[in-house]
Amino acid sequence: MRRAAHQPRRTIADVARAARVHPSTVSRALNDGAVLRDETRKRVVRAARRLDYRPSAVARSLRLQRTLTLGMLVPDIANPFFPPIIRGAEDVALSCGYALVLCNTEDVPEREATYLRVLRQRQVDGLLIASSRMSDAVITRLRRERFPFVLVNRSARGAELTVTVDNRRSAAEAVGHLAALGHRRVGHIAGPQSTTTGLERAEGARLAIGRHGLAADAALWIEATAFSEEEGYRCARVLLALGRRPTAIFGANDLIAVGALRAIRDARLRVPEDVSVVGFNDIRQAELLEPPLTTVHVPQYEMGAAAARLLIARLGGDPIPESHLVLPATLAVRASTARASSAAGVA
Amino acid sequence: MRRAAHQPRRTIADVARAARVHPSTVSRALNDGAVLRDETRKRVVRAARRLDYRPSAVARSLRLQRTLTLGMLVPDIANPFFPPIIRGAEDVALSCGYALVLCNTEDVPEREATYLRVLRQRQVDGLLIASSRMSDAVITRLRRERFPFVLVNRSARGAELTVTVDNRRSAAEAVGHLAALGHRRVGHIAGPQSTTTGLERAEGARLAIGRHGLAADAALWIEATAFSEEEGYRCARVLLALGRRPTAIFGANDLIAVGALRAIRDARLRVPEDVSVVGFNDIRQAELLEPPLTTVHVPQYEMGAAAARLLIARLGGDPIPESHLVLPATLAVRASTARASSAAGVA
DNA sequence: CGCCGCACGGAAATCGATTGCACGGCACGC
DNA sequence: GCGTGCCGTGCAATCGATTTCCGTGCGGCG
Repeated sequence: MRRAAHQPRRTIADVARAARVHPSTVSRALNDGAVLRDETRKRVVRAARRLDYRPSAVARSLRLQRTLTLGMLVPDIANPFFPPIIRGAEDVALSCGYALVLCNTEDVPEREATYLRVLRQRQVDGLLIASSRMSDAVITRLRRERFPFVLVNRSARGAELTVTVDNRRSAAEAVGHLAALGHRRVGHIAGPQSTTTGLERAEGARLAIGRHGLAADAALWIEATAFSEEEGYRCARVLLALGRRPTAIFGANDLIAVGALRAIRDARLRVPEDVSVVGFNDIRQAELLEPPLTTVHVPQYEMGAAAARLLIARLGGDPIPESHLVLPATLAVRASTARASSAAGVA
Repeated sequence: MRRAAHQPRRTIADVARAARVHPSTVSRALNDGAVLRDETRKRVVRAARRLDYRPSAVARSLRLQRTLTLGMLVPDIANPFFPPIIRGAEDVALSCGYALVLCNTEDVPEREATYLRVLRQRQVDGLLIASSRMSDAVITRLRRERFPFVLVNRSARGAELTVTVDNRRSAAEAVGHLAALGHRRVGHIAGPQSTTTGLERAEGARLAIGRHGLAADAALWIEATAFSEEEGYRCARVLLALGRRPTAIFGANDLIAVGALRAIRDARLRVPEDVSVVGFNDIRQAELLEPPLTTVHVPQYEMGAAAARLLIARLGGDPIPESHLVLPATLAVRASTARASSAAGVA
């Protein structure tokens, strides 16, 4: 069946005909710096422009065995943490001549698998993986098949190339900040412990709790099933309902912290007077919340950009050694944290 | 130069060899329902599975002259209005076997042009355009070349396929809501009048102002240079600095409204007691603001999904007639609007 | 018993670009 | 004056799949 041609696409043969040369000459004139009479090249270039010739990326991909396309797996584009990361990756990709195919995995294994299949079938040259839950098995398989990929904001046993922040350290710093403000009972709404970020931040928090001699009450630790506002809200309500409620809450990410903020407000308590709140990631909205959220600033854009750069370098062929980039993250202290009032902390 | 093969990709020839048939037979067995002995098909399928054969989408695209890929142009993925639209489009695309290439144009003409070139070079089958500023000239050109595309949340003279909401009507409804609450001086922070959404919403607002006999003071109308929070903040400050300031502000979108919210707070005024605020779009965060924002609810996910469906139908070959889908948008009344206090309105 | 048609599957063209190889011509050196 | 080498370009193979066109063999029907 003949498909309706929306546009009478020009092929290299058309240009060749117009310039009265062989197709191969057209290719050479337009691509490499092969030896070519200047006049010939000029003629070809003119013909190409006149015909509005755009070489077919598909045909070229087939021949060159590379598509100049990167795949990017993200759990959820609607989570404000990711757009800046994506933008960073996109900008770098574009400037290097790569296109980016974005995929929302929703952290659902089947969707991940589907997308992985689709992307590899489409022969993307490499993968940026920000999907936090993707199992180590999948990662290991990619590794085994020597498929180029970079992990963003997560790590995994099998990964050679990662771009992250020091979650442990920053989480400890966040809790340390609360301790310095005099808080003794600090609640932690941990992220899913199936994710490296959730895990590491919880470890950091625990570490700091020990180091500063804070209350080690197990009831102060609760694991969210997702990095979402809803979960933050739910978990915060549990913490607030405790006989001796925490005077501060450290959420594993900003969305969780925002949920906590709402829960606190709904409990007719004030932030930060009654309960201080700290988040993680510093999404754009964090600063604009009421009150502005104290949180760990993560250089999101730079993270995406760095990951893309790393991946593209890897694709360049230079055998990159293991490379685990750890970007600096620093605590941004805002108005959602304050000195612990002695009145708080009792039921 | 031979590139390092990350994976020993299986080709149709490998499968053919393994199944002891001709490559064409493999293709038939795996694709169409051509007449094939059941036993042969079984043998091929088994061989394919055993070899983990995945047909090259690149080769197939070349032959079929279609890539099963859609391009999507969005001004800014970090604007929370767009992610749900993208998700809608992505879900539909995926379920129809299409991939989606996402591009942030930043509403910058050069970037749009660049992406347009890249996308067409890559032979995407069609385009979803949510980039609000793209000039009519570009649109017309696409139309002339019969390149399939659908406009999302915007219109243009040359466009056959669009998915929008009735901006005029909804804007009028928003202002009508304020009038019903007794507001006489309603300020409008209009979006860029170079965009159809900005234009239509301003028209709707003006219409309602006339219809309800509200103050037609030109000073109450101000045009933002972008649909951003910063611009909303800046413009709101101008409005609040007026001798007789408005008792209500209608922002052309939620980000502008959020900026206004901040400006009002910074001016030591209260929302909604001193100034009511209405937005447009109902981004997810609108409901969670303090106070929750009254705004026009736009079915974002459905908008993206509908656009993708429309585009894919168009690609299906059925000659779709002009089709301008207008999705229903309704005012979501929340706590950022209240009756006008008689005290307000004077300097 | 012979012919027709159909089911099956192989051969080869095709999609559009890249690239190693070869060839014609010209310049230069011996 | 002829061989050598290089420059510029054409030729043809190639990438991996799809699809049209045939050839073969078998069965049914007249």
